[in-house]
Amino acid sequence: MALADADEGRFSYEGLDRTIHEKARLGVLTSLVGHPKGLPFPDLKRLCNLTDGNLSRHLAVLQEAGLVSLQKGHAHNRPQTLCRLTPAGRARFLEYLAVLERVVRDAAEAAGPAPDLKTA
Amino acid sequence: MALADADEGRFSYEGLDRTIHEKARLGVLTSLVGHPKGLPFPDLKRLCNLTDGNLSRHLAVLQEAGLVSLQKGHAHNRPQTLCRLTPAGRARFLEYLAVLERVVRDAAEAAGPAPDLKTA
DNA sequence: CGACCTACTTTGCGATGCAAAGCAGACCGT
DNA sequence: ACGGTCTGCTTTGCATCGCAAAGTAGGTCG
Repeated sequence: MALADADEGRFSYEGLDRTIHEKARLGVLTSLVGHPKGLPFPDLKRLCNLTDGNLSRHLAVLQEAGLVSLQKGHAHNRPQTLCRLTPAGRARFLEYLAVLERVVRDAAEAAGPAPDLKTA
Repeated sequence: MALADADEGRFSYEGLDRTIHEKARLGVLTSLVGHPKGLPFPDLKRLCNLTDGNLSRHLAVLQEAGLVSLQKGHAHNRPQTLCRLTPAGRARFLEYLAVLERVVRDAAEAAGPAPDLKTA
């Protein structure tokens, strides 16, 4: 079997949006998808183990891409930025996840056919 | 519940090795993990929808990282580079996959508990 | 009222992905 | 036998991007 036409681009994974497909941003989005009410900057920072500068930069990128909304306000006499996933952001993240799931399944099945499924 | 200590770094995903966590390389590795005997350059190129230059560069990176081995020879009077996953490469790819799986599961369960499981 | 703390933003640089151009050998027509 | 074209791969150049270090603003505490 010498590489069928149908296999062209079989593993190109075009759906892996660069904006999302990034260690730090992936963590941020995963954090946010579980918190519909949003998360404050410092919490996000701790959850993702990011430095201030780093998180700031990534949030800016995500905001420009329309994936998250940043609501800058004050709470307890301190500046507080509340980060949430936008509806579009949620949608795009879920699409991305679907692709990621395909990657995992592709790889798992290629690595060892029926690995956890007691092969019998 | 104001962010327990245990949640520190919960979503940092340190295991997402930059060398592997890359659209193109991810495709290459997934292709290779299913072909223990290796794949020739042109096949890989088509499978991953990559340009020559691109694939060349990524393979060089993967080789330097010790994840793949490149066997340059000739077949049918043509140069032919055969690419395979090294044992170490396979191991590291599988580790990476485990983390990726955690990402998917984390996100899926955060996004909507039991999404495809007809919720009851 | 001055030293430190939290909450961010900005700057600078090194690394990297990507595409266009380059190179070498094989095949093909005449 | 030789000019052109094709395949197979490498190199170069640039524009982007992640990351860390430094910077800013305002609040709190001694």
